Amino acid sequence: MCTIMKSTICPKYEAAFSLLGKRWIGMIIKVLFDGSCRFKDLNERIPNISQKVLAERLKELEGCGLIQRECGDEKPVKIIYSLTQKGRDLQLVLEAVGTWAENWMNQSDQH
Amino acid sequence: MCTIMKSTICPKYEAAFSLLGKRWIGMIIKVLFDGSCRFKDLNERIPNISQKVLAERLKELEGCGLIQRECGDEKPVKIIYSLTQKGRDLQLVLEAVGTWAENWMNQSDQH
DNA sequence: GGATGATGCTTACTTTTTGTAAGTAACTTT
DNA sequence: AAAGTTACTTACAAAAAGTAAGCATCATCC
Repeated sequence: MCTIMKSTICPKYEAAFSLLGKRWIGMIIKVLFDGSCRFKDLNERIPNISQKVLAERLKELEGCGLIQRECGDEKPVKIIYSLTQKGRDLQLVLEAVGTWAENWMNQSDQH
Repeated sequence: MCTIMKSTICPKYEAAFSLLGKRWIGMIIKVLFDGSCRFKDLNERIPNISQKVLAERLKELEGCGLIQRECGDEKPVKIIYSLTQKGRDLQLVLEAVGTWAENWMNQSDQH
């Protein structure tokens, strides 16, 4: 019943979970997967996220190369956030979470 | 370049990310995937987690049906934590994270 | 048989992270 | 010229996490 293995968690796994396991990160990536967009779009599409934390997370994600921030040189500056290849490569993760959520998350679980 | 969609994130996705996106949750599930084990084993295998937060997370995970806590009636009480079906169903998620981590996480990313 | 150790936590207190609300700077629309 | 939009930042409060010690229940050691 109790399978004993003395090994500690793999460092790459650990690094991945430390990043992906941060509050809001999953949702930000999911929204960007559905289409590149602007700060205010992210802010609207992710319920309850604060602008402060959204700004922080976007910087973190940009810093570790998951998303990119581009501002065209139009008159009212328009900043677009989009996934990089590293971010797009999370597709299988997002799909797997989606499937699991469909199967196991019902309204009674929300707290 | 900017694909506009006005929809907000799906509630089930949101609920899933709120849970799975909590600090340490991914790692706890990963360790339990490698084998059911005891409190102190989890504590040893997950670097830097505090006993306080580990205890909290285990209660949360039990509360939402991802893991189960069993104590046999042997003399020195031995408590074993293991995944439920709901928890085991996260296999694809864990595998996808593992693959992504292998491809994209190198030592320089750890901070 | 009292001392020491293991296990599975809890408690009190500090530090870090989040949240809230308001503010700001640049530019547009009315 | 006033009011609005976008993309943030800032100051302050609340919540979560970290730290270290404590505790109850057994078990073993001298």
